[in-house]
Amino acid sequence: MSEEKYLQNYKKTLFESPLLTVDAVLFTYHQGDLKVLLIERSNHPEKGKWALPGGFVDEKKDRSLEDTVIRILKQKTSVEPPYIEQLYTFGGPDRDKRGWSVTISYTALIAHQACRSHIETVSNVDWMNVARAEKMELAFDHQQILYRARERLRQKALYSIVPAYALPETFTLPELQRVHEVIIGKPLQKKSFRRRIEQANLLIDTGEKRSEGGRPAALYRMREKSGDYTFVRNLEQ
Amino acid sequence: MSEEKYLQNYKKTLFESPLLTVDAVLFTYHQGDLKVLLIERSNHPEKGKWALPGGFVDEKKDRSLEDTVIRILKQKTSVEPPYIEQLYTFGGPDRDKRGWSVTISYTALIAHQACRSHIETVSNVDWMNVARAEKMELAFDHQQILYRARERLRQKALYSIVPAYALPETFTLPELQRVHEVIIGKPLQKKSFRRRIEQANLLIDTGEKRSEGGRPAALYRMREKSGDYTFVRNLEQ
DNA sequence: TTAATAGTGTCTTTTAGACACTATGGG
DNA sequence: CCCATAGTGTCTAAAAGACACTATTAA
Repeated sequence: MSEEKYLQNYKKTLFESPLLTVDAVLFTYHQGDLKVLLIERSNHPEKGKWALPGGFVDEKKDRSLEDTVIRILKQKTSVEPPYIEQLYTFGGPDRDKRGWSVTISYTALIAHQACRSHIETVSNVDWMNVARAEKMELAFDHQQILYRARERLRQKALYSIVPAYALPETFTLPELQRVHEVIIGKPLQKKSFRRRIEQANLLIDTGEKRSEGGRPAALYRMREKSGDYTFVRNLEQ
Repeated sequence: MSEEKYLQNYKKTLFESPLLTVDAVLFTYHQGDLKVLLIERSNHPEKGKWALPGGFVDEKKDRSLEDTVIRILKQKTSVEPPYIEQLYTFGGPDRDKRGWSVTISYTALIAHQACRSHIETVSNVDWMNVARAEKMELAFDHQQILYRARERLRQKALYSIVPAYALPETFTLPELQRVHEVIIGKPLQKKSFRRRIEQANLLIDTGEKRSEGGRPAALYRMREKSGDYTFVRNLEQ
């Protein structure tokens, strides 16, 4: 049989296949806390429980899995987050009551203000303190997904400046350090933190300053691709 | 409607869903080269091309995606590799001619001798030099998957001793260093390499020695969980 | 001037790089 | 004894930790 003939006769639906979803762990930083976006489920299964934003691949619209997660997050927040990274794919017979299922999970970061107004208008979507969310009973295995995203973000905070994507486009170094400290869970040496960022030339000084009751701090913006940079040495663990 | 009623009425096959597969990039080290396990496809689609070992989730047998990849690799090699790690999930409308598809890919490592005899008996399964495989036209997007696995392994070689799983259970430090050098693609400082492994106490001295034309080298085995250990500082990049 | 926060100088510590040295076995 | 390979000593270099110091603003 030729390949053409094979493909003509091939019917995907003939084979039983796990249920496939895409979920996102969207973090932000606001008022000293790391927060995660949760949705209160209005449909079965797991109706009424809080869950990570997620959904199905739309074979018509989506050209990639990243398209899917971006589409889902835009639905919930009205904006596209500046940082998205695939986290892990979870699969098993029991994680969803509908049967053997697989979810491709993503970690994303966004500035709180970028989607605040939109989220405030919707009742079943909300930012929740990560510490609190981790203790809650979330839908499906979303607690496990959140935990893994949290751990990965903690690692990234030790060897990259990816956490900067949880801040607005311009930010000060003390602000960025605070985000890292919240994620890592312990204070960092100011000098070490600043030295490595300066040496790697990851930020652009906007020339502006912002005052918070003391000496005004310089406002920076990320240089292109700075999220990809990894320091060769971790901060103290 | 109650959740029970919802679940009774739910039919997975009613919704179009991407084709789901699991693929493995199984590396080994043999005679100075990094090798990857490839299969010559005997069925459509992509019949006749070389591909990574892969297959479908078996909803009856598999309790997790890792079960799936282990089952697939056991079919091809007769043994279960000592190191398996999820790599990345690829998805899109064009990567498989049968339609929108998703593959969850894994990286695995095994000693060459552990499955040599079995592989030699099968005609369409073979170890191939990674450098050569990367230049070949593989089935589906397997070239891209291989490339990504190769990159991840290179990174791991800089901050872990994961490459040790490509060697037999006992090995010498010069052997391990050679594996790292092949993966990284450049020579390493003997002293630096040994010092960090000793300091982190990752290996157990078996007391045995092995001679290769000069002073005999001590034989080590990995300590439990040594594959999870990450050095805080990378080797030179 | 003081309080508060931003930012720097500089010494110490840690860990990798470089490379020469010693050690151990086989012919 | 010589060759080959294994393994060590030790100085240098790079980058983080510690912490005190200076700088800049508002009240």
